[in-house]
Amino acid sequence: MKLYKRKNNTMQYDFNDIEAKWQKYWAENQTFKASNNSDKPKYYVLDMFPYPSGAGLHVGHPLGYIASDIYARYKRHKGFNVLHPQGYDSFGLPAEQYAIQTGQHPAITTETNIKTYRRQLDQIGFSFDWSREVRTSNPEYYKWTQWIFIQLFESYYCNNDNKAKDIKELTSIFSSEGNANVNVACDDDIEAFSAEAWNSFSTEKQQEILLKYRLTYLAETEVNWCPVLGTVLANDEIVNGVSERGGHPVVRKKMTQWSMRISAYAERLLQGLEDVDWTDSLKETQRNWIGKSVGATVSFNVKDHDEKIEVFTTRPDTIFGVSFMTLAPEHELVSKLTTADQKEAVEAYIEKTAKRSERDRMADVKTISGVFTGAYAEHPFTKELVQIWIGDYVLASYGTGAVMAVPCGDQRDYDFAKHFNIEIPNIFEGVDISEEAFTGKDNVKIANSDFLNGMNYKKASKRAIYDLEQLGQGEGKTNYRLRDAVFSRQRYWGEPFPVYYVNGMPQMIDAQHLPIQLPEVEKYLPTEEGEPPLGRADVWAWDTKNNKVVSNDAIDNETVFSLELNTMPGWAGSSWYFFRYMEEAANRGGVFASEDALNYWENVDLYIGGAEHATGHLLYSRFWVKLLKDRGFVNVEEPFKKLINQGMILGTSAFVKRIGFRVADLNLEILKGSKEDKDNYKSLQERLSLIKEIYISDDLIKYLKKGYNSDNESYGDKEREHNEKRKEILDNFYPVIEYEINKLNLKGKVSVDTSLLNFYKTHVKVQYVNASDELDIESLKNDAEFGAEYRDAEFVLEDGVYKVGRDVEKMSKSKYNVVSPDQICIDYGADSLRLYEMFLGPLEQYKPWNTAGITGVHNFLKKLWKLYVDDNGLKVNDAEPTKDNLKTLHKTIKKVQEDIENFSFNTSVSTFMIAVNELGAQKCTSKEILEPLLVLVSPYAPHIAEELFSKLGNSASISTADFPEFEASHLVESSKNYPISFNGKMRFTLELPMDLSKDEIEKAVMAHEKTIAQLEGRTPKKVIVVPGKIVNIVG
RNA sequence: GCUGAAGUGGUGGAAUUGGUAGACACGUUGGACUUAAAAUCCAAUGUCCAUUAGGACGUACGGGUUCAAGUCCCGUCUUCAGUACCA
Repeated sequence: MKLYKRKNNTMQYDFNDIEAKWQKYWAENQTFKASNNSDKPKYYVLDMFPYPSGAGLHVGHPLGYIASDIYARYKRHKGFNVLHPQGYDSFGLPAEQYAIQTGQHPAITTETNIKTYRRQLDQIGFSFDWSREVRTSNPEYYKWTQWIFIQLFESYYCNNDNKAKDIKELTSIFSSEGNANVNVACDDDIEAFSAEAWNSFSTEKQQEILLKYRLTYLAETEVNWCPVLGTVLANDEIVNGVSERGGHPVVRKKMTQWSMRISAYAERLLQGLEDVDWTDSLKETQRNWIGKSVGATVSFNVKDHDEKIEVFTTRPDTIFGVSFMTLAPEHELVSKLTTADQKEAVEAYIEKTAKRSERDRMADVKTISGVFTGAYAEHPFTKELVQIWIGDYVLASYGTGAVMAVPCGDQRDYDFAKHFNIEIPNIFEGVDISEEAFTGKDNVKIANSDFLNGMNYKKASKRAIYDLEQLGQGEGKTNYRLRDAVFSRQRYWGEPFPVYYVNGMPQMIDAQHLPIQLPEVEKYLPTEEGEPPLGRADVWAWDTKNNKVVSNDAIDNETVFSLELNTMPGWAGSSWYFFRYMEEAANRGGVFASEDALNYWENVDLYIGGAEHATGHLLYSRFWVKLLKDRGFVNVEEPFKKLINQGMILGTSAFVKRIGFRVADLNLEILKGSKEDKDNYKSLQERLSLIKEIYISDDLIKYLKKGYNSDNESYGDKEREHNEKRKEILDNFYPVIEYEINKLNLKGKVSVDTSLLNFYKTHVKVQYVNASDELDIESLKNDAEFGAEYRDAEFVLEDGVYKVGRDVEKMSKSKYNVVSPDQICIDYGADSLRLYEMFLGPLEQYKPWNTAGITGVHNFLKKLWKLYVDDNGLKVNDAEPTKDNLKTLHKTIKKVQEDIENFSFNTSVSTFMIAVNELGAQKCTSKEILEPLLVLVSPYAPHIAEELFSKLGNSASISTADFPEFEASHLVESSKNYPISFNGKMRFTLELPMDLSKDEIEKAVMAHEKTIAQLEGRTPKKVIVVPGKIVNIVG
């Protein structure tokens, strides 16, 4: 029976009620709806939109959203028209995998998941303009993704003007002058044709040629095929040779696929990085990914063959150092050049390397291998013959798949030459190459190189290229590592291509007939013939007469044709969504965003999201924006002006440690026995170690891991204590083991050797562990999912509690360390969650989630509340603020403003705490102070700020209030508490008026009794006085 | 290997241009209030020595510059992230 029931006092800080009230108010009043017409300056704050997964939000997700929300709210207070939208990247693999397992349509699971996300986002109080929500899986949205795809198809890239243009311009050039003089981005295998030839080609032939020029094209390419996922993956979707999602193996496979000619934009993507305000590390990652290298192509004639070997080199200055050539084993000339003598060896080598996966090749860089082909190439200048080798250190996928080996200047060539005893000519003046290659290019002169002798790198390179050009055997060239991006996915849950096929040639469906909607299929798996899931659709053909999707039965290849079976990758919809938000939902029908909207919002001013998108989303978006700009649809060159990567919040996993014991006596005998005996022993041991679960509290484990020998010299009190504790613990569970052994009737045959204890770690759900790492054993045993495993277990406690082991890992369902924001919002409120996530530390940093400190920020909010309200109601009045009140307020204004502008949100929270502590101590009740304080707090803790703001008599939302103006005059001090140092060590402080001159300060300090005591009669050599800062006495 | 970031109490972290290292908070300890608990409030809390006064040490490690270094310079170590035979 409760003796005392707390009075339901409206003067309490009842955060649940307050937060629900204001969330409702914001929604009903559309408080955060952005306008496309405003006199205010615009500001666009964007979060990377989430993929709505089935697991819902965990506390790591909102970190970036809270930061961007604080910034958006701050900008509103500062008089900006703020666009702060949110939406869902709702196409993707997990929903489809779930569909495969359950048969549930991905659209349904996605819808359910979005509902959960929305509820969770709403309860945190974000100031999103939900009226502009987008979902990439919505046909009204992907209509425009398809439309952009068509624009890419209808474009080529002109290298002269450095921009994409309408493909029609190219065809008109072809029909008037052929392709001899065009300087455009295209495939490598282009054949020259004249205008007459072009005009005489069949339509199919023309289309086939044009595919080699279009910015999205269909081509047979070597792709990364993931058999488990049943789809191809882009380079950025592969991490360490396995798929990013799921970690499945990936193999190389030739397939006809849509590709994006992003390589055409390599230089502009690189240059554009100069104009954006991103972190250096992110820019560096993109630069590496683009991988620009400047050099030359050189073509080597082959002895007794018409073939030439093309190589790319960044060091044309070292051309006289070439002593052999190496081709990738996959190089197309290998089979043609190999002599009969070497045929067997070469084929064996190719077979061997083909077996090695890409991953093995990457992992094993040390082993040098290769085979001589028997063929010779001719040096372009000396005409000397050099051997042609093949070796797997040369990659088929980079450059031309062949290198001119300069062993004196390249370590790999050097190692190869040493290994196979190939000559290593030295072409560097005064450099010793007996131990290793000289890979630098600065401060060295070229020698033994005919006309290049005595030149430095820069000069020699230029000259070598010039002479190669004279010979017609080379030219200057810039190479990029950036590959064209594969755009087809063999999946169901993605955007369908607006493409049908006539005589094997892809045709675009006219934009007016979009969207081409995803068809229904009975299963979400590939077909038996290995076609993508869309191959299962019955209604998936294009009727060119009626311009609609019709049944496959109608395909006659006259007017009805088959549609593309692949779908677009996850990054298609996310590459342009930031433009869609610019347009109000009501006006989105006829355009992806109207010209007015695009011109008004321009680009994203602040973008916050995870660093894992550095080479995927952030590169592809930039590419599409440049294309849209070139084709005149948008006016910006870069989508994201400023970008911040928030760090990840990691989970603190909890482990219980189980003891396993080995059977010692049996061990020795059995190990001498037959294989069968050994197997029996093994299974017996496994059984034994499982007969009884014994879990040891974490701090006790150290006693079990080691015992001390009392005969040892170093044996002392510490060791004795350790051993006693050890015995105590062992005694605790030893009888249990004995009992189990008895039960198995093994007594006498086995004994348990405690020196052979093993410990097994098992994750337990973090919700059963409190802040002091103590496990709630009862709840664990009653867990619906895993309780049974622990029901009969023994728990060895210390001081009455079981302590778990802890480890910081990525938050994930499989590690049972996921913490949902829901419970925190219920227990402490959204404002506490928001403040706490910011209080954890700098935004960019990775940090483990630990709720231990949340009471700190929650107490702060309660203190804040009490500053305005006590048991008798509102206590704020019109009292004249004191000097101290004003000082506290204005130093807070200054600091908070600086912090927000520097994205240093953690320090603002401390600043608020200090302000509230000070104002509390000052017993401040002045509205003149307390009202502006609420505006400062409101971006961080908007609900409590709204509630108190309305209590102060305001009828409008606090989000419409102006940010308080900082006035420096309130911070002017009349005196300073000077730290007085002796030889740099602070000994005492001394309060002195601010307006004293240097000399007066020195005089005052030297006269002070503590100074005299410190000096003990010595005369100082020097006295440093920095007015307003410090005094240092030397000597 | 290369590139980038970081290393500060028991913990998260603060320290703006070199100028009182450890703000703010958590935790811990002690106290007040209470029959009791919760809540709240107050005090102490880098380490070591000292009864006190006070002193020594202290920002990964070793040097250096300076009146003064967590901050600048040189070298080393460790951790994390990215990248990897890129010719």
